[in-house]
Amino acid sequence: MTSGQPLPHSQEPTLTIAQVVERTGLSHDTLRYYEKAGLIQRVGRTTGNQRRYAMADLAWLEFLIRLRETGMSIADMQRFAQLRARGDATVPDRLAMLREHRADLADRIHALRRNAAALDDKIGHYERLLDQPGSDDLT
Amino acid sequence: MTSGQPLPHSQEPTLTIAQVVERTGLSHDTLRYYEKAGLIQRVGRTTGNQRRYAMADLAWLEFLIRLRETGMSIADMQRFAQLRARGDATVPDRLAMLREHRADLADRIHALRRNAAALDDKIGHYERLLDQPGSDDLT
DNA sequence: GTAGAACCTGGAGCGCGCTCCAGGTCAAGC
DNA sequence: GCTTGACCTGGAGCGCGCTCCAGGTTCTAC
Repeated sequence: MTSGQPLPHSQEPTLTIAQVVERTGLSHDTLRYYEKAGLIQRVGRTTGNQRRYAMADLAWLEFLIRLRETGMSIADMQRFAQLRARGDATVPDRLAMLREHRADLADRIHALRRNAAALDDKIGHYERLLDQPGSDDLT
Repeated sequence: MTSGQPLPHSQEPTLTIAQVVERTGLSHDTLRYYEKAGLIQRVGRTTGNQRRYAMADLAWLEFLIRLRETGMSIADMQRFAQLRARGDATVPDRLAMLREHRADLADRIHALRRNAAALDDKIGHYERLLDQPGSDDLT
């Protein structure tokens, strides 16, 4: 993590699409869709035009998965990926996006916890109904 | 809340669809869709066939909204609504559904919190990049 | 009585995030 | 060399949860 210069044409190991499917849980189609959508920059190819993913591609995919799992839309991921492709100058914008997303996420987690508490109440209500039946509940 | 016998033809106040829209945040179309889908039993009508929602309908809608906000699918809500329509005998089944949903919810909340922590790490990474620039990051 | 807003119905359409398909090319083992 | 499976592309299709539309009826205010 000191130089940061990406090694050009390094002999770093690469992965076939099947291996990336296995490691990420994304499907072949989703991987191709993400590439077509610009979420991931065009991935390296063999002379026969088959994809070979670098470890950096894998790391980026895993980050995308995290964004998706926390509810970021494809459109926003596209925006983030475009910023990233433009290089270091966009770090402040990317940071701002992540902070906003993080704040949204905090809100959603809080809402879920409130709803979870209300569900617990409802469950308690049903449990009481089972203990003392015959009250003909319609709730 | 002692008898539980639903009052037939009571003079309980009712709400127009516009009032329910206002109170629930659901749209006219969503309310009609939920009724058509069987999520809510056919709601009372005026002689002119316009809907009049009872307060119990409102309470049930609010519960449905909670289920939806916690990620329950329409199909599962349909199952729950059908159980409810079959009366007290299905209380154990409804309780089981709610408990399962609650457990799923707990899992999802935990996953979100883990992802939130990872996002915080990423944000910290970007903040450090901004403090000591020039490292040509592509992450 | 009349205007205009609110409401009704069945059914088509939409945005999202994939998923599937057809028809072909490429690569690895025998 | 041949087979077989993995991979390629562009584009159509799908499931979900609504949302919109057309064309008609009802309600409310004046």
